Amino acid sequence: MRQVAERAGVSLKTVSRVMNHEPHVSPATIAAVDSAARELGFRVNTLARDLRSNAASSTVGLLVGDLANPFWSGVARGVEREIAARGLRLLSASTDENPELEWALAEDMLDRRVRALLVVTSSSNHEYLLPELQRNVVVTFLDRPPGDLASDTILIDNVGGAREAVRHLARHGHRDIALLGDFDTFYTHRERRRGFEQAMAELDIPVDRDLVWSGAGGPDQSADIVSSKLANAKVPTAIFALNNWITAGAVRALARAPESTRPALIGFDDIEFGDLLGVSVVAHDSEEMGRLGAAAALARVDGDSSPPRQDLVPTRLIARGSGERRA
Amino acid sequence: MRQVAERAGVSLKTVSRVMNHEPHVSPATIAAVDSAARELGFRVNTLARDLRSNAASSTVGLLVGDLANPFWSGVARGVEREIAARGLRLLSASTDENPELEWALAEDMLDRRVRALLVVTSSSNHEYLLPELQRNVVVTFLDRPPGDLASDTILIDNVGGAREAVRHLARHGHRDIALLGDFDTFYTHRERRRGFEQAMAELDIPVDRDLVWSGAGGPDQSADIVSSKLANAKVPTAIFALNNWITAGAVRALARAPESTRPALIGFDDIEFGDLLGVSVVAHDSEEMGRLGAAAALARVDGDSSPPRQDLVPTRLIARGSGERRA
DNA sequence: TTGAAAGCGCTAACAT
DNA sequence: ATGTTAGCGCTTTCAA
Repeated sequence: MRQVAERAGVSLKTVSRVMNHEPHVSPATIAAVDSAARELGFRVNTLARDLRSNAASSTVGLLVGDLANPFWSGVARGVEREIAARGLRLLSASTDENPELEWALAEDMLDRRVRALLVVTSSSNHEYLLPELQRNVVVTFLDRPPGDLASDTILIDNVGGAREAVRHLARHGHRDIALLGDFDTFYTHRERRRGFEQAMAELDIPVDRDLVWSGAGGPDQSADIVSSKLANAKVPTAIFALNNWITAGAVRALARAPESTRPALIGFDDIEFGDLLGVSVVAHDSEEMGRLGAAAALARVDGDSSPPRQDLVPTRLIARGSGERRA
Repeated sequence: MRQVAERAGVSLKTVSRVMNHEPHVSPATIAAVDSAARELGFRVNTLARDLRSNAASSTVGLLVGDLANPFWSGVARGVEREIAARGLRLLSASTDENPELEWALAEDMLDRRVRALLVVTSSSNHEYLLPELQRNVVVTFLDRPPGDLASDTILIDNVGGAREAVRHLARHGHRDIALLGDFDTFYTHRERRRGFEQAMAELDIPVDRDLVWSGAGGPDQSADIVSSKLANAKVPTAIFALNNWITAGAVRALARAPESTRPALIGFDDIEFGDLLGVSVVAHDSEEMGRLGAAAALARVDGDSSPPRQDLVPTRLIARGSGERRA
């Protein structure tokens, strides 16, 4: 910039003004500075700019389990969309669902002075964030609440979505509804199960312990469980699968079962080719989660100091056939 | 940092040494500085550090069409993996396949002094990069070559993958093979078509113009084309679909066709639930593309000044049934 | 082993 | 409309 100033015969500050399109610069000066800049191939240094003006970088940090997972990359895209208009860029990293890595990455992002940090946490310990929060560093949690501190959080409407699924099945005559899930390690899983139980209670259907199928950690386990349960005495007329992987396994197992004995199926999370496969699901928009999270965070950056909020991303039931079979 | 120095009763530089784990600092001093830092909740400022030490930030930029697309988010993940070990973070943005937005975002990333810029370009004009390249700014192209300049490029083995698909079909007795694609606007599309034609020539099968089906811009158009063509006189015994969206549409259309007249199908790009749907594909690893791109870029950062290279991400044919039907 | 001075590239605050 | 001065938080260089 110093070189541009010399070449254009003006002061450093004037070049700065031109680069930032500040008012009160004569057109002639602008032209002179611009051409000098072009000749020298000048490029502002955002690092220096951010350091001087804000002592904060013009980036927003995002920590997810795995950026390659379409759900999380959807969230990333939503964040990107929301922050782009303010000239902020997305700095993202994958935690591998590892609490220690998450911690290290969060520290790194804070060192980088991100304007806001959005976290899909895999940890139950966020003490290290307390000093930062005291200094009004903006931290927003996505998909899972921090548990041990109060901070803005954006969650899927897990309970509501699960209730809707069960009520939908009940409307189609089902009472013997199996809950197909993993073990209750994850927050979202527990919530969806809670929604299932609430809906069953509202419908006055006692939850049959034999129809609570656990241990479906992935598509393969899920398929195995469904196949073996269908060979049993107690066969449900409908299955509610707690996430996309589990649903995929169930679909595979059901495809092998004879049409006549095939239970109805509704899955939480949409799955690709769900329309093609005729799978009814409780869907939700991952980009919406990113957008809401970023919007909440930017509001805090702008000085919003209301009490921490919890926003819900709505779900919507998509009927595609598998959930509308009658009992 | 100044405050830490005062509190620990040492100089600024000593604090800096401790923070960077530089040698030649007495254990006592380290302890004093560390505790002072902890008490004050001190956190290094990576912006300032990068500004002073490198005049370059410790980030790598990535520009893709849409981060929400699983293929691109896979690439992002691969880049992330490759750069993480060096303390570099990923700064990413979506271009919406819009050349002007791509340009603006590239400039922005260069302003941010990314250590390397990885680009999936949608543009045919990269003149604006020339001055940067002259200054040894590292720019690497992914998935599509820049066309108008020489720079490292990582491509899928489009030609090889398409040839493998056609040969696989021929081995199963097929000669009437339809090419199902969009119009030849995209590089990858043209290359895959080239591979198809090469293989057909090698097999001494003349390409039948009536079996070159264009205009499949998305799943719906693809499904429509397949449905209408199957109702025609000239029905192929096999279909080669040029990308995942097109394959998805074809799968949907074929599912509606009577089993007996259903052509074999191989698609380029893997699709989710491909195993479930029994769809044979030419697969490739998006993360591998990101890793290779980042590795090439980092080698340049380290001073590699050999001529620009072009690396290929290998493809592999996954047989799942649809591509193994006999003619 | 430690420190003092200078400066990375830019902008805020106050001139003029 | 333009310029001067100071300094963001850190590291480099040189000295002790």
